[in-house]
Amino acid sequence: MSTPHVPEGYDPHAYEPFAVTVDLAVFTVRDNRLHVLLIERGEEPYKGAWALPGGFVQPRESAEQAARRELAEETGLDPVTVESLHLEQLRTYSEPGRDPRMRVVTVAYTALVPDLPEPRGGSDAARARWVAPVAYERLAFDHQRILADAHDRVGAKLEYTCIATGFCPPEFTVGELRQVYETVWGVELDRANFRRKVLATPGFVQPVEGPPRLTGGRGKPAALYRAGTATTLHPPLLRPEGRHS
Amino acid sequence: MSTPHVPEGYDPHAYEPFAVTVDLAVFTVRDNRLHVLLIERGEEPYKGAWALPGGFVQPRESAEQAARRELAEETGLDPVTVESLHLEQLRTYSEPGRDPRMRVVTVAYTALVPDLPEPRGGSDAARARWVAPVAYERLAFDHQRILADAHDRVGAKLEYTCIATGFCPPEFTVGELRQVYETVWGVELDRANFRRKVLATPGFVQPVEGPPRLTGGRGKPAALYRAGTATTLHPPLLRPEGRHS
DNA sequence: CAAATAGTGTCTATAAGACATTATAGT
DNA sequence: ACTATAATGTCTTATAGACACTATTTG
Repeated sequence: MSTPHVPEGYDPHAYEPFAVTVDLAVFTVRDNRLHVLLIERGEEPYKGAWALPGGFVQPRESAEQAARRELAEETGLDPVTVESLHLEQLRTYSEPGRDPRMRVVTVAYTALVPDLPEPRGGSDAARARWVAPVAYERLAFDHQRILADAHDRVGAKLEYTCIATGFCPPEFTVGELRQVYETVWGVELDRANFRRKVLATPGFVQPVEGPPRLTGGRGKPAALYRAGTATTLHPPLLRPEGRHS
Repeated sequence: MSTPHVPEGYDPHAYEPFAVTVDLAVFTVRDNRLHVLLIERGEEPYKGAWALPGGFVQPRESAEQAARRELAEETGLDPVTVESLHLEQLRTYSEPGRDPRMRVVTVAYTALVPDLPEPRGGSDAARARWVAPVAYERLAFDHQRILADAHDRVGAKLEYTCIATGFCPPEFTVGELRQVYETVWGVELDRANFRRKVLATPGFVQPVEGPPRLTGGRGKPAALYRAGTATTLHPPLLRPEGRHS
């Protein structure tokens, strides 16, 4: 239960307090590589090290509200966009000693964002940057672990949900959607089979109405689609390595 | 980050403190129905109401350690068994006001247990009982929601992991394993196809060595199996309703 | 005997993997 | 012309659904 074992005469202020924070693993796809938003710490501990954006949960807000607030502050995205973003609770990290100063329990969230508004450093964040995974090195606290867990979760969720469209702009091509999968999974997918699968899944994507606009760099221009209304994939779109039977 | 925005001269005790608790949704299968372990609250608020077992995270333990400790206390299972149990972090519930007394953030865990040792009420838990889901009514706090989320999660995890064996005793029949799926999902599965799928998935189950012992109530005795070493199912074992394409 | 469950086998439907072919753009 | 990508189509393979059939127990 939520509040069992409350000793008689329990005084909330008498206990060693827990601080509750949120941390965010904000992913985007850039140049066919997965990037994550990191900020440079301006204070000890880990001063000068890179860390996931985040902050304290305020007394009157939920952890998710705190995560959206911090996301807006750190990225400079407008609040309306942040409200509609796909924000998923990853898990909570509570090991004693994960913060050297005091007991801090953090609720980690994962967010997927499409384009790349270069982050404007938040009020107190010294610097904010999109960093490619190869540079995931020596993050502050246990953020290395959180980031690895977040990456795993995103990869797994691509298999049985429609979150991949969260990486794409409002209108996108099947090729762009395929590159999301290829980038996150680190594999190459068959263009034809991927296309068949996506279009055969009702509600995954829907063609942009009106004359089928085409766009593209080199090669034949591709038709544009929008994210559909479905949230899960049935049957799932499994990673190639997944099938080993 | 975990501790950003620390005001100058921050004093941990000066803030309104957060309490951090764990709550457990402990499931078992009994009489072909899913049951969950509930305890009756002995104190206000919600005195006399049923609630999920749980308790405070102590200053020097992680949330998972707290969950295992509480699980051992509430169920009377021996510590060795509790250590090896499948314990999965469900999610964290942090809405302000979910506890009327103070700000309580709870980390919810899901556990699957095989047999049914009638719970001996813990030291402070007034009463503990296995309750069938039809009786999931009016739980204390937001435990109704936590329980619903836990049920959903278990059902989803049956599709692509091997956790179903967590509901079974050390040695079990394919029929017992199938009944786990049928009970959690609330559907009937084809016996033959289920058997084929389970045995074709490497590492899901392994036959008990030695002479193929058989057991069973009425009907032909069934061969015994143990849980295998695999943790995930590739390809997954999807719910019948899942396929609607 | 009937009823119930275990276990095997078979046919079919569906979905995915492999891969060929055509179309349309840029260089 | 050459290359890159889009889009379509086809063949094969793998897996799941449906279901018949036998085997072995209890009542």
